[in-house]
Amino acid sequence: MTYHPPAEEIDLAAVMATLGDSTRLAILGHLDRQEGKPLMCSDFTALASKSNLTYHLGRMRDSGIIRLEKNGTCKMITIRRDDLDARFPGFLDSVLKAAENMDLPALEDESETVSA
Amino acid sequence: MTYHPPAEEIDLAAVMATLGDSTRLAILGHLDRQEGKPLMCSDFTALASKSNLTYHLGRMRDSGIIRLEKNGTCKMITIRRDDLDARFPGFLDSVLKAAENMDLPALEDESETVSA
DNA sequence: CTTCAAGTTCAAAAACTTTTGAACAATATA
DNA sequence: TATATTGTTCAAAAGTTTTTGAACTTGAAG
Repeated sequence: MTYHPPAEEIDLAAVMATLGDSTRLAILGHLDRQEGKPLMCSDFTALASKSNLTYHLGRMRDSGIIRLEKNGTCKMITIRRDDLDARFPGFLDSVLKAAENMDLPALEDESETVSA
Repeated sequence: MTYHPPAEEIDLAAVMATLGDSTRLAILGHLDRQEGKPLMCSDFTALASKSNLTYHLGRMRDSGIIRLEKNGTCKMITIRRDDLDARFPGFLDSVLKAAENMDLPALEDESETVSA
């Protein structure tokens, strides 16, 4: 679980097997909506436990959907848009568009994290 | 396994979970390439056993990817193109395009079935 | 009616995926 | 250095999907 496949090795069956899971599709949708912001694992704790997120994000990395980069004690998560668009033109956009109109496990907007 | 979901109920996570399997992606690719010809279950026996094909085709029907219609002792299989295109614009085409350039379990062209 | 070809059913086995939690490692900051 | 925060690992348990084969149904055609 520590390997980012090069763009040309990203496999469509593997990508779809990975996204055929509502937790992972929810993660993808949230990453898309927060585009630009460097998200990290703990932004997704509403969806699953920490160790389960390590697992799901690991699968998304293995299949080439996201990039995970170490940044201090956190990990930055980004969608591999350019690679996915180059390899499967139209695929990611159609998935993100459909995922918008979809009932998914909800996720808070992180901007309100105020401590008392 | 006897129900075709109406177009508006086709679910993207379910469709991707179904296509995240190389046997089913191979079936889809072959259906696409033979467009027009009424294909049947036994055109796919190179990919899996009869009872296993019943299972895979059942999943493809359940998730709304194909239509299965009884025709005598056979079953006609067609891709639900219009429904998929209406619901997830661009999705099916991007998948079919990517599936073209993909190593998949091979399948004979059925035109040479000559008996001695 | 018999027989064939096409497909289904069922239950069990095999294979895989997901979830869990407790213990651990690594970095940041007081 | 101590401590909090972030994330990882591991192994077991739970859950789900896929494969198998033998027995069955259905319709077509002799």
